[in-house]
Amino acid sequence: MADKTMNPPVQTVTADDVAAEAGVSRWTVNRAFRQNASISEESRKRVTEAAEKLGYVPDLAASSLRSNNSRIVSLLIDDFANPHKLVMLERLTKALRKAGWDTFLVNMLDEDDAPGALLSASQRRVDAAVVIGSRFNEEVLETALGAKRVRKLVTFARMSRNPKAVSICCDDEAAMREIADYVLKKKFSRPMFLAGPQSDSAHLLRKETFMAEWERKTGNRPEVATAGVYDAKQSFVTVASALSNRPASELPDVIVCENDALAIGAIDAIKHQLGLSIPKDIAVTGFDDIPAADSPNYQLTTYRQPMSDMAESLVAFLRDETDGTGLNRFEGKLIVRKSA
Amino acid sequence: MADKTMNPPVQTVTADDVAAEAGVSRWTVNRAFRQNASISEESRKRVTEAAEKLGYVPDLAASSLRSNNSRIVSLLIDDFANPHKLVMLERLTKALRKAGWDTFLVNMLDEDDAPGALLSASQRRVDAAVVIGSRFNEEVLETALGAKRVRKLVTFARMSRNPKAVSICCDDEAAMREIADYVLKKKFSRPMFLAGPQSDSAHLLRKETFMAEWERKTGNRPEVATAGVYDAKQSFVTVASALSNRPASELPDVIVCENDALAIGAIDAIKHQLGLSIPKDIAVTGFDDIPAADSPNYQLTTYRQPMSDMAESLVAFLRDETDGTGLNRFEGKLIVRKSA
DNA sequence: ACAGTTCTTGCTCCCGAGAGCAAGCATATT
DNA sequence: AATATGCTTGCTCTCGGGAGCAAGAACTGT
Repeated sequence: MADKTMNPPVQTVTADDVAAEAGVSRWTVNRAFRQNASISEESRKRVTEAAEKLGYVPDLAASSLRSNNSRIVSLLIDDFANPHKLVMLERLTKALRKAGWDTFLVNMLDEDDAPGALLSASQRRVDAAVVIGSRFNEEVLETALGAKRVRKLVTFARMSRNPKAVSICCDDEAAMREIADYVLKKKFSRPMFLAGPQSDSAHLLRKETFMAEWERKTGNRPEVATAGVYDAKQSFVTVASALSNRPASELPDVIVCENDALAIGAIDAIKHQLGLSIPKDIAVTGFDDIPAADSPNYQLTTYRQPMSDMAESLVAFLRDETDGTGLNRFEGKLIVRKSA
Repeated sequence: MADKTMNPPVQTVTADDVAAEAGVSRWTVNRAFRQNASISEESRKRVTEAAEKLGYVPDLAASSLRSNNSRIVSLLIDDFANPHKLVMLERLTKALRKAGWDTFLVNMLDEDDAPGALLSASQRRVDAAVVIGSRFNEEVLETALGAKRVRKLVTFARMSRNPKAVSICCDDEAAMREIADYVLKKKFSRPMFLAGPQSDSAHLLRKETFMAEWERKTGNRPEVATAGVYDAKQSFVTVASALSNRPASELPDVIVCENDALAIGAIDAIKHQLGLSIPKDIAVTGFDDIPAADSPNYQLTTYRQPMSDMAESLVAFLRDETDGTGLNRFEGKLIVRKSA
């Protein structure tokens, strides 16, 4: 029995072994495992069989060293409180794996170590760094680009104004206008916008769009409340303290939330803290369509982004099938449930 | 402006450049970036400054090629519906990064491609494959071990009977007994156990423990319901169909769930489908203490595993500071809320 | 049958670091 | 002063596969 305290011996089957077994040269073996390599069907078959027999697989670390191409993507996340992240991780890892990329998950929650996390990405020569965060500011993006070995920088499900980054996201402005129109159509008249952390200018987009659209159509500027984190608990506190002790006549009749995590906390606060009912007293809308949005407890009217299409676009961008322009105009879908 | 459709030029600063700048040999430069390397303080300082000036960082792909040690861990997940996974990912990536490991996130949801996913891990020579799944069966584990380049196999937050795998988890039996005792102490007498997928024998542990403990103390064997997936929606359906149209006298007075994801669905079903109240008509317990368990909507009595300690143990195991025995006896904590 | 073309195959050199040895040098010992 | 000891430093060879070239094999057309 191997002693677990030592690094167990690792497979030493190398292309040379397979070459000997198959009676060809090492380079033919390598070629058999490469797409578009110049090799005859017969050789490939011989090599494949020998490889199978010996249990050989090419070493990707060695490959990426010479070919300068790691087939690794780093996903940078700074927010683990939002269940929507799990959905994105699932879609992205699936699409990437299918296309032959492996995925690093990089935790950027610890703000102090953001440079360290980026550094490690850079040391691995990842083909792309994909930011799936909420609080990332343009400064962090600059740092990421400063890591010279990161070839492509992508912000996923989020718009960046950085000209060097490619944004893959839905058209937030169109989406928010659709929500505003829906709320108007349902005859709500006293909306409150519940925003997330305001640290990043790019993230003000949803808020500003809603505010502008509402003002354009009604002449009034909605009230705004701000939660410091994209987190249901934080949102609960924010909404509870904003609306407690307020006469019913001054309460909003709908709360438009920047995303579902905030909306869920808002619903909890309205129901359990204020003792009001949804949507009769106060309606709520979200953004993302997380799994809990469909729960009978929440029945959240929200906006669903075309996650799988977006993941496919990332793959296309990695494959250089697109230069990345126009990937920030995906069209999502308003999901109407009972909350508004 | 670089054309984004081409792989942008990548940093070419190598140890040789730094060596020239600092006036030392390449090997001294490499040593400056290695722990425990034989190098004088002065040399290290000179090298560090030169490296900073040129923007040099060591290439980990090259390093792992020769040193046979990747500093990469693969996390294998086959269940993205459970928010608890997000918590684990956060803890694990944080602890691993701090200790110098990067983390692959491998999506094993697609059962057909499990071998493919494992293969990729093997091609990267990961230092360990960490299984954080629910439906992984012993067969998958064997395949993982068959990938000869995977050095260590760990099942995290879950017990495996495979002698070659190391399990880092809390003492499920003790935990389940504690829950059983609590339920008994609260004078519940007609429990139902809500189990997840039964495909994996190792996962029957929680159920069997509860059943055995209850039978030992009361002489009765509780009713069991089974959800095919660890998913609130699935659980909702299971509970709704199991308890609808049942006379009140035959309803359970408490549902003990294998985890929180199931418990949340059970609560939704009890409240919204059966129109009963919690805990008065039916109480509910969970396992994991996911964020939503603390929501005012659920107020779930559950069991919290010492996630951070467990993550630290994984690091210790990777560092060969422990051989992995005894890491399957972590002690968690019963979190009492209003649901039971 | 022969020159020209295309496809396969093998080869040399290379990617960027690390293991391990030997030489260089400073300090400690007698 | 002479030898022993230990720390630094540089060097050769190596990890496992890839780029790109050149030689050989196979096929084409006349």
